[in-house]
This record gives sequence, structure tokens and C-alpha cells, in this order.
Amino acid sequence: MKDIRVLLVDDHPVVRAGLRAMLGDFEGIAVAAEAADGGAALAELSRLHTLGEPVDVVLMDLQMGTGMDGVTATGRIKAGEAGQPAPPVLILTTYDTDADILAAVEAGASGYMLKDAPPEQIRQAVLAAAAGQTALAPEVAARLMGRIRNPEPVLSAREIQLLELLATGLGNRAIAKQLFISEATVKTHLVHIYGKLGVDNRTAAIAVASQRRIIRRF
Amino acid sequence: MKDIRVLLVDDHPVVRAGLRAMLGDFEGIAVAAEAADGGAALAELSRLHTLGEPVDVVLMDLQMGTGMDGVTATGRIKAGEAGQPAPPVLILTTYDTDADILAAVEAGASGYMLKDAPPEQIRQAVLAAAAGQTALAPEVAARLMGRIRNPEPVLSAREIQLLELLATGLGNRAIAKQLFISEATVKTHLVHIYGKLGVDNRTAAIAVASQRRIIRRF
DNA sequence: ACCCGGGTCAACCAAAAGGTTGATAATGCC
DNA sequence: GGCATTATCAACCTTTTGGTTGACCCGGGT
Repeated sequence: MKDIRVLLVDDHPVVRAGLRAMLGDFEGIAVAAEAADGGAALAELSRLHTLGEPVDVVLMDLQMGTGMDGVTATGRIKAGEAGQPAPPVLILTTYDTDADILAAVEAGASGYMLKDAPPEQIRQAVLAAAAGQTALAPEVAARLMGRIRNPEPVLSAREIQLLELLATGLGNRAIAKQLFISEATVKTHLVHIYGKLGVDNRTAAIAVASQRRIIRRF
Repeated sequence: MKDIRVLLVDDHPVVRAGLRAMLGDFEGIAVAAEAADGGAALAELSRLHTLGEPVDVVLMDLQMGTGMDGVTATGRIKAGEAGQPAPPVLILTTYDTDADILAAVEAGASGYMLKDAPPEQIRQAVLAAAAGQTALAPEVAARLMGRIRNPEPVLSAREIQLLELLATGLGNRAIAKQLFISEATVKTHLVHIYGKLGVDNRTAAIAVASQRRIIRRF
């Protein structure tokens, strides 16, 4: 049986070395190439494709220090930009926030693993991905289950808009002026936001909202 | 010449494998042991110390998923809890915010490197640490230089500590309890912080501080 | 010895934010 | 037509923050 050919995509040389060593120790898995960001990954895939040596699985980090991020790259790979058929993309990242997971799945990822997973788990995930199956880390699966059972309150567009101004440090009066509404309305919105986020002051609201990636992060 | 014996401390098996492979390729450096968190690191150091095989350098991550974090572990190593003389601790982490750097240096770290550094840079840092010198990543060094040239507002360590609690959404009373100081003192610190950052409320302070990478945010 | 900056605390007042109730209006859905 | 949701505003009150002044202690440097 031929080895499963893997493309590593991660901006950290240390992590790439670790995966190379780890995967190299496994039977039936070979590291075909590496890339430091999404753009390089697309280029590598194209190159290998035209060489007639397509990769079977892409192991992709989400946050790259510089260059194209993992979600974008996944989407473009799945769109066939690096040759058809597009290989399965297995996300291997550090964080497991709802927004990250959803974005990755929407982009077409066929798995989501965490970097602190034991080697055996990563091996299983690569095999599953190569076989066309999906592979979720237990932690990730558990979180999705919890979310389905108990869906978190959804903020309205207006509330998110307010939250963004809030995060810039504006006071209620300034926010009111920005949005052409009265200060009273701002306060009403804030009360609703606090309720939905489970907090009782603006700084905590910002902390929770940015942690859940409801608003942008710096 | 005897090899430099290194202890790896990182909660990610992947990263440990990467460092093991990377350092193993270098002449004069050998990985003596590994640990998945600060507690395990202390235990390993003690064990090796009593065996008469002390390590020469500790390569330590800052944020461990679970267990004792890197700053705490560094402090306790430097306090001699794992045998005297305490080995130099080289921080190898992902983020380079003022808060992280200051905490590490205060705990007694003799270097601060970033995980996306090229292998050669990491090698140099390990050699420097083993020789009793300090080793800062160029990015970190540049930031410190910029701060020296610029007499811009320099926040004290205490003020940064406050800022971090602030960003979690705590009120003044809660912050006071956390730091074992009075609410009056918290307010005094806040006024100073506002002055230095050029703002007049807590949310704006958080916005500015995270934008200037004084504190870290998700 | 002296001064200075950092950290600590207190008292006071003004301003802002938080919490509650209640009301109006537009929207979309069953 | 009713119903729920969202957005809007007001009045009222309590709590928290912000701003100021002044004070004490400690450690480092001139």
C-alpha cells in the first residue's frame, strides 16, 4: 500500500519539524512537502499536482503570523485552485473557539484537531481524512454537542454594532451620537447585550465578545 | 566538549517533538528530558539533579493548557526548588506582549524567544543561555529598544498587571481583592494609567493597551 | 542626607454607568 | 389579526467610576 502523502502548512518551523518527525515515525504516512503560509501551500499543491504527485491530505494551521490564513487557504483549495480533485484539509490548530471551528468547517475542512492532542490521535485523524471521513478532536466534538443542546443567545446586528463602538472605548453619549440615537436607547441596548452575554458591565462584555470572536480582535 | 543538556517544557507533544528533532540535529546540544507542564518540569529537574545529571538549560513555554504555567515554574526553579544551582531558563513562546515579557524577566528568565523563530536563532539562544548570557529574540529586543528611545509613557509592572485584570472585565472592587490592595489604590493606579495612555475611561484604556501590545487579547 | 518615583491609602465630589419599569412603533411570521 | 422581535425613548434611582487632593512609606540615586 502506498504511503499517504501529507502537506504540512504551519508558520512555525518548530511545529513543522515536530509534525515531520512525528508523522515520519508512523507507518503508511509520508510528509510530501511543507509550506509556511496559505499562499505557499497553494503554490506547493499546484506544483505537486502538475508533477503528477498530488498530496492526499493537507495538515493546516489556522493562524499564520503572516500571509494567507488557514481558513482562506482551505476555501481556495476546496474551490479547486490548486488542482482537482481538491485534497481533504485537516485543520490542526491551537484554539477551539466556536467561530474558528465554524469558519473552518464552512470553508470545507474535513477535520479539526488541536495541537496538544497526543500523536496517536493525530495519526488517526490523518488516516480518517485520507479515507474521506471527517475527524473531530474529542474536545471539539464535545463543544459542538454542548452548543446544540444549549444554543447561546444571538446578538442582533444593531447590538454587535454597538459592541464594536463599545470596544473602541466610547462612552454612552458618544455612542449615541455616532448612531444618531438617544443615550437612553444605548443603555437599553447595553442591558440586552449584558443579558445575552451573561455579564454586568461594559468591559466584561468586550472581554466575552472578543473571546467568542463576536467582535474583532486586535 | 560535553553536550549542552536541555529540558523541554511544553504542553504540546507536537512542539516537543519538533524541538527534540531540531535540537538533536545541532552539534553540542542534547535533549535530556521533557515535561508537559511546570510541575512536571520541577519534578524532572529534581530527579535529574539527584541523579547527578543536571540540565544546563530549560526551554520553557509560557502558556500551558493545564498545570503550572511557565512564569510560575520559572520563578520556582530560580528559587532553587529543583536543586542548586538553578539552571538558566529560556522562554520559548508564541506571544511577545509587554505583559508576558515583563513577567518572564521578573521571574528570572534569561531569555525570551518566539516560536516562529528560525532554527538557527533558537540554537544561538540555547548556546547563549548555557553560557550564562541573556538571549532576546530580535523582535523582542527591537521593541525594548524602541521603548528606550521613546520616552513615551512607560507603564510600571504593577500598572500592566492592573490593566490585565481590567481587560477581563473585573470591577475596581474585584481587582482590589485580587491584588490584596484597597479600592482606593486601584483607582489611583487607574488614574495614572489613563494619564499615560491618554484616555479617560477603562474601556478606552483596554483598547489602546491591546493595540499597543501592552497586554494580550484573544 | 536629600529628593524622587512607585506603591499604598483616605475622603470627597461629580459624572457616568447600571438596573428597572413602562411605553411606542415597525417588522416579519403564523 | 395577533404575536414576537427589534429598535426606539423617558424617568427614576443606585452603584460604580472618574478626578482631585493630600498623605505615608520605601528604595535608589545624586
